[in-house]
Amino acid sequence: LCGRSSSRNVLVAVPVPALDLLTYRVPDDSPIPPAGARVVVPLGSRAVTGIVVDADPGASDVADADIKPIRQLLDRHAFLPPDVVALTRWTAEYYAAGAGETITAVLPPKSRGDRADAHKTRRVVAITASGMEAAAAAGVVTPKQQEVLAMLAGAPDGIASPQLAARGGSPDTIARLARQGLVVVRRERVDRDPFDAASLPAPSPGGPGPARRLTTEQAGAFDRLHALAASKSFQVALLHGVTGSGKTELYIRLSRAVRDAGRGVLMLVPEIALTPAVASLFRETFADRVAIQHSGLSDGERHDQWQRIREGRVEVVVGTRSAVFAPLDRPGLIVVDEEHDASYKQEESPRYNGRDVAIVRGRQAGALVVLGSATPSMESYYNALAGKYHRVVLERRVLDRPLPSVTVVDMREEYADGGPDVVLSRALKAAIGVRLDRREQSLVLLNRRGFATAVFCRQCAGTVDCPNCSVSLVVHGEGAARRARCHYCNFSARVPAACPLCAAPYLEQTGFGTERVVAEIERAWPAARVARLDRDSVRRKGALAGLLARFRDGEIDVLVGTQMIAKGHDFPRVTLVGIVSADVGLGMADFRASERTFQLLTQVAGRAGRGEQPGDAIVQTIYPNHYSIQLACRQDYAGFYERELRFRKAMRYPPVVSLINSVVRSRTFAGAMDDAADIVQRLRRLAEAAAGVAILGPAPAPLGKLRGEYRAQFLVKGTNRRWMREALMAALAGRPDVQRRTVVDVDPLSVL
DNA sequence: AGCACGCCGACT
DNA sequence: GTCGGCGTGCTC
Repeated sequence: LCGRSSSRNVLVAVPVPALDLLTYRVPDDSPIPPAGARVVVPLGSRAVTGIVVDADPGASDVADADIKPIRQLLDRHAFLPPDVVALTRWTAEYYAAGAGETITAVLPPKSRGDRADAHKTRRVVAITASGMEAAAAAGVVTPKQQEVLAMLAGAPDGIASPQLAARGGSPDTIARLARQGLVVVRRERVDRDPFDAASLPAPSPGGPGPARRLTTEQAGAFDRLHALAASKSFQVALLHGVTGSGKTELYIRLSRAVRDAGRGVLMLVPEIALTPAVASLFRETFADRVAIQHSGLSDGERHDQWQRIREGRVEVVVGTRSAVFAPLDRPGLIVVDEEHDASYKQEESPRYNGRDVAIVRGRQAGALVVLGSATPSMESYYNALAGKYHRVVLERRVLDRPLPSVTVVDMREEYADGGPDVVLSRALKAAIGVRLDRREQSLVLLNRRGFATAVFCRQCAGTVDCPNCSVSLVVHGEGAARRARCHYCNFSARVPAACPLCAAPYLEQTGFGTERVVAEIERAWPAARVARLDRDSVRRKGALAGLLARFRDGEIDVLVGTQMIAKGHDFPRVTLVGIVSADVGLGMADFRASERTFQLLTQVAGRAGRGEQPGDAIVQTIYPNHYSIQLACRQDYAGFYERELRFRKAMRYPPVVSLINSVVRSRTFAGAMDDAADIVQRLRRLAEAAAGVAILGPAPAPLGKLRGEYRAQFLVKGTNRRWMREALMAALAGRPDVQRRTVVDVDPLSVL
């Protein structure tokens, strides 16, 4: 106990971004709250609810006189389970994130504040009669306020405040409008059941039959995993199974065994859209003792589910990455399905990887962690070969269905014969035609949204660029509905008739996206039922589930989409997968470009032939000899891993070294570069004493300008991640002004 | 993130 | 003169 001050101070995490742990004093007449308890504390001029993270911290560097007393204790016992508090602290530290933003990511929304009705309402803003008048008149309110009024004028039922905020209606603007009586803010009950029947797809075609027999291979894998789970100690298993090999069935059986041993199960999936299907499979075994957790739930649903978990009323939690923090007692099994998927990485602070946090949680809980994938990440396979993870392999599809046969089409030949505007090769067209005749379904993948990727001037060779970001605008729609949009900041404008740079009227569209592919297919087969699945077409809530259901029910013949069509869904009537451009992504300078391409191609090709009929895949590319395309076509994972590891070793990239990427923002380009250079210089001084550390940069970030701000980046490479992180934090601590404008990404999935 | 403070241009 | 816009800085 020495070193511990037995003062009445505690460390509190408050849900305020950018704030670290704060020290508060417990009033003399109150008991010391345990870690995980909620407390109301003064913060500036307001009061917020925070979580006690350390009930007996060492001496603080804050002067006693500056430490304020806790205003109210909300819990006598931990509200957030202590192991989750510890996991939160690990996450904040490892990913160099603030305690404030990390606790915000972990807590259910609205668990702070008045408990009475907080989780059953949401704020909806609606325009008033005088607001309508102000919207119609000019100059009554500020431009920002006018904008918000215009939005609300078109929505008589009001708009929920998060949606309004997403469209530029800041809480401040709304508050000002409300004070003027131009809008009213009402609280609306939200009381929806996330297991709403409408959101559940038909039972998986794998067949819900209660007595599915395992194949010999599956049975062997199950026995190994079961033995690992039964050891009741921390273990990680990489379940490497080809697409369609029946991994989900193993997860369920394993879960049953773990439940029977009295412990809970965390089941992580990469996408919100996959949770209903997986949850309904688990419900066949676990009935109502299944909870779901993901950010697509309304605040009320999420909070109710969270409470059910915390109260011990569920045995299985199904959810996306944030579910790794679910308050489940004593998890005995944590499954990370499609562990290689980039969705596990949160691309905002805290920039954690749900898969890696899952492993830490497993270690903490003495649980079996199963990482499942047909195309494991380089990291996981590397760890498996190094003996850190058990490797369990499923090489055959259930019912011995063959993997699709893959044809590679060299698009350079197509361009030579058909001109540079060819979108669909002759082979792909013929194959789609055959499927339409046979009333079978086709999936067509193009990992690029929009109609045309750029607008190009034939006179000056300029492109129409975003005014806020260093990218060209993407054309969406055709004819009168044409708009030019930025995919990064959502800027949108009409497509100009003349070049904005040289005024010449010789603009032409170049490049193509999913919208153009749909148009080409509709033109070739006017009677075909074609639909598009990408972020634009499923923006509305429920649209994605609806579209997938229509495809599954056979109401769509050809589904064109981005990588969203590649994930998880099981469509037994698909016998053709077309990949329009396997090269999207390969041209990028990112060190993971080949890995991503290999995974996407393998994954999407595996969507074909999951039913009675065997499947075909057609891959269009201008690099038919590129190793990631060649090896994906042969479904040769081991070959790809070996080839890619040589590259990673030669270039010193993960998994051979660790990486931390830092991006410094500034209003000017020179400012960003100078500030980044200053941090790099401080870092180099620290690194002199350290072996095996390299600092690369600063350099303009690949997206040099984003949302009107310039960005410079630098990379730290090395084998001692802790040292790297601490040195970087020390360097940044010397320039607090720069630190506030710097995003630190530990274990980045992409350095773009 | 809020919420103060402080500075600036547009009006009673 | 003051009102309200918005940029800057701080929160144990």
